[in-house]
Amino acid sequence: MNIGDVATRTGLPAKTIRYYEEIGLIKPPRDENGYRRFRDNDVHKLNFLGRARALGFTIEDCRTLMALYEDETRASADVKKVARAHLAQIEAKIADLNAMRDTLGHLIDACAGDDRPDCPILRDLSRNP
Amino acid sequence: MNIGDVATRTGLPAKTIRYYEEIGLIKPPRDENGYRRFRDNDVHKLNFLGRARALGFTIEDCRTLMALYEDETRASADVKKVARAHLAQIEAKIADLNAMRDTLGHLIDACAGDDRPDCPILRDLSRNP
DNA sequence: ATGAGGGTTCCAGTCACGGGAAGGTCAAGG
DNA sequence: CCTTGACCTTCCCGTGACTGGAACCCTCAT
Repeated sequence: MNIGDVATRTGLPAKTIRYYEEIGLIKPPRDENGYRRFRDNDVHKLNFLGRARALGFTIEDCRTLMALYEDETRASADVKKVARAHLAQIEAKIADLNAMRDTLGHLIDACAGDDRPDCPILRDLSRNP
Repeated sequence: MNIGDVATRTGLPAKTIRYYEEIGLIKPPRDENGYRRFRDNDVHKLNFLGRARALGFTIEDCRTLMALYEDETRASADVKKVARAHLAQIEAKIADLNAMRDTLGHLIDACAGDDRPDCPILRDLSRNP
């Protein structure tokens, strides 16, 4: 299978697939003409990666998770640990964003949004401390 | 005032202040020795920028907001529009993260987290479609 | 032979900085 | 007067995870 077919199948852009090869996440062999030849296993890995990335795991997490996936003797505790650390990051990010949303929401509500220059949003941004 | 004092006052790293000058957000004059000399107005602007960045506005948004702030004839509607667009981005991001958190949370709950290799997290990541 | 539609590499850019090197400036202390 | 140490300066590279584009090769159909 060539890269275009794999891109269609996995939903990943060809550029991304080449990038994943470049950083060593997959190692498809080459045909005589230099084209990458993807085996089922490569496609499987790419699906795995796409799914892990969609859950927000970093590339390095993906590397770790793939290694665990391929290690038949893994302990599920190791997987869970990676996932929990990532969940904590997500929750921290959500908390940050919630705080921003609340502040911004209040400011927007307080702003008349008309032709006049008076604006609580700018007042807040330029407040002293 | 030199950059170190400004950094202390605004809470922004000196590197960031130099960067903001480089991209034209502030234009502090220079002393004879080449040092940046910050006036109250520059410090004020930097506080504004720090606050806007803390609310997650992009640098380009900050540029727009500062321009509006300095335009006495602005319409608050223009400010509100920028803020609302940003709020929408934040909410979209929160929605994404909430979905990740939910999925990841379920998977983590389902994972025994012991010595055995069997792991619902990896099963989900490697599932077919 | 020519064109369309694959594939390949390499380089540059994204965003908002941060790290670190190499060197100029200034105030205080010996 | 000299040195020390804390400042300041510019310049360049690296970050994460790609994306866009140029320039070029391969294959097949017309």
